[in-house]
Amino acid sequence: MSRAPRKKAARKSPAERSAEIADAARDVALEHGLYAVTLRGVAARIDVAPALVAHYQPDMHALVASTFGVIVSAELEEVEELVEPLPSPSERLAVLLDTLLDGSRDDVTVVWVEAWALGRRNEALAARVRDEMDAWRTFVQGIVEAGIAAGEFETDDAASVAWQLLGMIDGLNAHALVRWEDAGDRGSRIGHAVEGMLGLGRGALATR
Amino acid sequence: MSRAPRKKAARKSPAERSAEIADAARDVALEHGLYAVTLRGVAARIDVAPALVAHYQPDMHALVASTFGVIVSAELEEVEELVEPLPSPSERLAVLLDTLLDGSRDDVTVVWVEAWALGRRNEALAARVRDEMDAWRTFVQGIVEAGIAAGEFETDDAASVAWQLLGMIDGLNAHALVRWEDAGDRGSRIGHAVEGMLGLGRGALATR
DNA sequence: CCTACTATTGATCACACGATCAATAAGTTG
DNA sequence: CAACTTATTGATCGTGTGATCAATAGTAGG
Repeated sequence: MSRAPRKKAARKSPAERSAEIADAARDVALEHGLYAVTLRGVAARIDVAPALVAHYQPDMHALVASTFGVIVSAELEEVEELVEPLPSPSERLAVLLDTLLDGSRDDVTVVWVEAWALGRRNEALAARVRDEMDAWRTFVQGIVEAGIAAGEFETDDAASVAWQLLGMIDGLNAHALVRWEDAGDRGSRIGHAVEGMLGLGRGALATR
Repeated sequence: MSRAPRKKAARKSPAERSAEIADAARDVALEHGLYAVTLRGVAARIDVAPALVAHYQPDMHALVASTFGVIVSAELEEVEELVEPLPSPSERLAVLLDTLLDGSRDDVTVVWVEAWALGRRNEALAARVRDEMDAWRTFVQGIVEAGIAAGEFETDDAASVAWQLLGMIDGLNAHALVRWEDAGDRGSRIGHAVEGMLGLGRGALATR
């Protein structure tokens, strides 16, 4: 398949082409995973010679790393905007959990899982993964600390709780990625777990 | 490095050589990850021609899948033997969590994470991953159900709770794999989370 | 001891990867 | 309109992967 006899790509400004390549890399990663972000894969997507991608991105490891960063930081920004307007820390946390566990972000979950694996052979990516994880941790920690200040939550180590929350979320999503069979109920019972972590009463974290 | 001028491998019986190859694949996976389980990688480890490995394992995807299965099922068996003698479900659960989160099994965690990623391109592996996940779920579910029967735990869906527990464990371990910086405290607060899930009082799951 | 069997090997193929470079052609500038 | 700049390309290299196959060399059986 894919009989596409490319003639010659239109000449574009470096800024334009560079952005086009970054976008193509992001799209490829979301559709086929980070492993598909290759010289030839990205080039084929925008119908351009592989050498052109190499011209703008002399180091593929770096492109994979920045593509990961673009996807994951966009997700964080999106979730932040969704959660921040909410009045109480409890509500922010409940919506955060519901959003991240609703199963609508499997493409991003794949990127996370592949980044953990690929990071072992791509140091630039590994560094980026740590940075993005830390950004997420900071965000969640902020919610937890606000909850403590408001007297809603009870814990003595907000950072540790934030890490635990993120670990649980990522683990449940990664699992759901593989056992697609009955992946409907991920997050159904995590509310009780979080209540236990934060000293809340049973059912205190309901949203619906 | 690795100046090893191999002369000729000693002739062995098919059963012996076959087992040797399986062991080599397992060792390679534990030391360098599932991605390193290649024709040449396994062959080099036992100082044999790549073609010999191909002779015994005509399909590399299958070897990767079975290698994953060997590693993970051995881990399950090991944990089962450690936990089963304990008298109460609460203790079994507490020791299970402590054991799986003590940070001494990062090599196996790498295998899990890489299997989730690789499973997208290796259907045999994906099937094996689902099987092993189900075996783990069955095991944990057994502990939970025993706890319910003994009046120690309180939940109406043991299977779902088992999935959640495993998801949390795998997520925390995967995280610790990447942020090796301060990976000491994984599992420090998961006890409270589990207490919340199972309707236990605070501190009911302490071991030490 | 000789023959049949087969474990083992080197050579080789086809493919995909990242990378490099001289040549070309589309713009831009003087 | 000519000269220059540079975006784009095809060709090619080196490496790593799985796979195949005829040739070789141990081993067992008659």
